[in-house]
Amino acid sequence: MSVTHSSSANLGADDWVEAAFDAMAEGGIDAVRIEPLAKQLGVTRGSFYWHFADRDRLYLAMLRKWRERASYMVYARMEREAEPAGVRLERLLALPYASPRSTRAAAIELSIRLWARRDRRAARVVKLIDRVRIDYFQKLMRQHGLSEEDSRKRAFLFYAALLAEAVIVIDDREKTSRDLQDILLGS
Amino acid sequence: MSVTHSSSANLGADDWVEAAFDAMAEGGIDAVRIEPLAKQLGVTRGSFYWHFADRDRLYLAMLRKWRERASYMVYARMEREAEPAGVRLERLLALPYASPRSTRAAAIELSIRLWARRDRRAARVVKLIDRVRIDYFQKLMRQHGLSEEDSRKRAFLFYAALLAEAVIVIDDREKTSRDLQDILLGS
DNA sequence: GCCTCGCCGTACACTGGTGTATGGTAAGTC
DNA sequence: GACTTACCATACACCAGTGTACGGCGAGGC
Repeated sequence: MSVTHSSSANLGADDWVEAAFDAMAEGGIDAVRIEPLAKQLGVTRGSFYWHFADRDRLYLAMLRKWRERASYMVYARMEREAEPAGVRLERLLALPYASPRSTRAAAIELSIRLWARRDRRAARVVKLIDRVRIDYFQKLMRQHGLSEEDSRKRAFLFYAALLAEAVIVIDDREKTSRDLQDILLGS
Repeated sequence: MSVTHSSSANLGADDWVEAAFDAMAEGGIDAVRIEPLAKQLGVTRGSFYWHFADRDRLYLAMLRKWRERASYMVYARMEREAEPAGVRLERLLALPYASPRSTRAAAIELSIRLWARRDRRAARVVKLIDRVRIDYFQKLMRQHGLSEEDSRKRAFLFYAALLAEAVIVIDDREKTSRDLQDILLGS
């Protein structure tokens, strides 16, 4: 795990990947263009072609990082066994998708899924992550006291609600979040 | 309402818009480029610049058409009062998002929402359509026998499930669809 | 104190897209 | 049958981005 040090004079490959995600959050995978990225990073493309063979390699690095991060976030939450499953589920529904950082993550989710429609490598990773996440939600439901059957049924819906919160533009986000808790977590 | 006649020798503006949606379904709004569209339509860009002032006008035409179509599909279903609300809701959950045509529609949904993140005009239309659809689902829930409160709560979740079915890659689509019916439409 | 090596800048050729100006053409109009 | 009109082709200047070849330069190893 190489640490990104933005204060350093020289850039690492991770800095390019992170800037690439920023660009992706705004315009999708096609907005990940080398020259604009270089301009934003304050360097020329010479730096890029040192770290990457071509643009496609940057794409692959993004995909790999997204997969690692998505998996990591799930497993990290599973490890931290302090709080009960119900609280975690509630926090997952309530917390995110309002802060600018979460907004960025939501846009990346959208972009990758759109990209996955024409890139099989991306499609493969998306499918994997979807399964990992749904399995995790299901496990939480199970720990929360629901039956095996109910957990399986609600896990997908729970995931759907998370994605929808990020996508659908609504007025009263707080209220919607409470409504979702009522239905998905109430007995 | 001008009728598109693809067999005609000359193209209309609608032909360009429809081709633009095809391109958008694959690569987002940035994939809507005039020259590739012209190539696919078998003409040169001369035709485009006859029908549209510039690329942005094509964007606006797409947005307008999407809004009309999305509204129309809702209102058309509301008019056809033959089948009960429960059946309609079930069909909405089960039917779509498997056929190639629905796959295209799903990709357009994604693309427009990603586009709406940087274009205020698109954001405005998306917000409008979201409200129209959720209101419609809520009305169906109400007709189906649910209370005003429950209808409101479940309408968003119902919409979320529809979008998620189009986005999340799963194996057993049939089973998921039945599960959703159980939770969302069951008493 | 040279020399390698990691990192970046520069310059070039190339591709693909935009917008515009202008010309051509077939079908209707009177 | 001249004349308009709707539609499309052609040619031009322009711009943004890609990839590549090569040159420069500072920091450490020895």
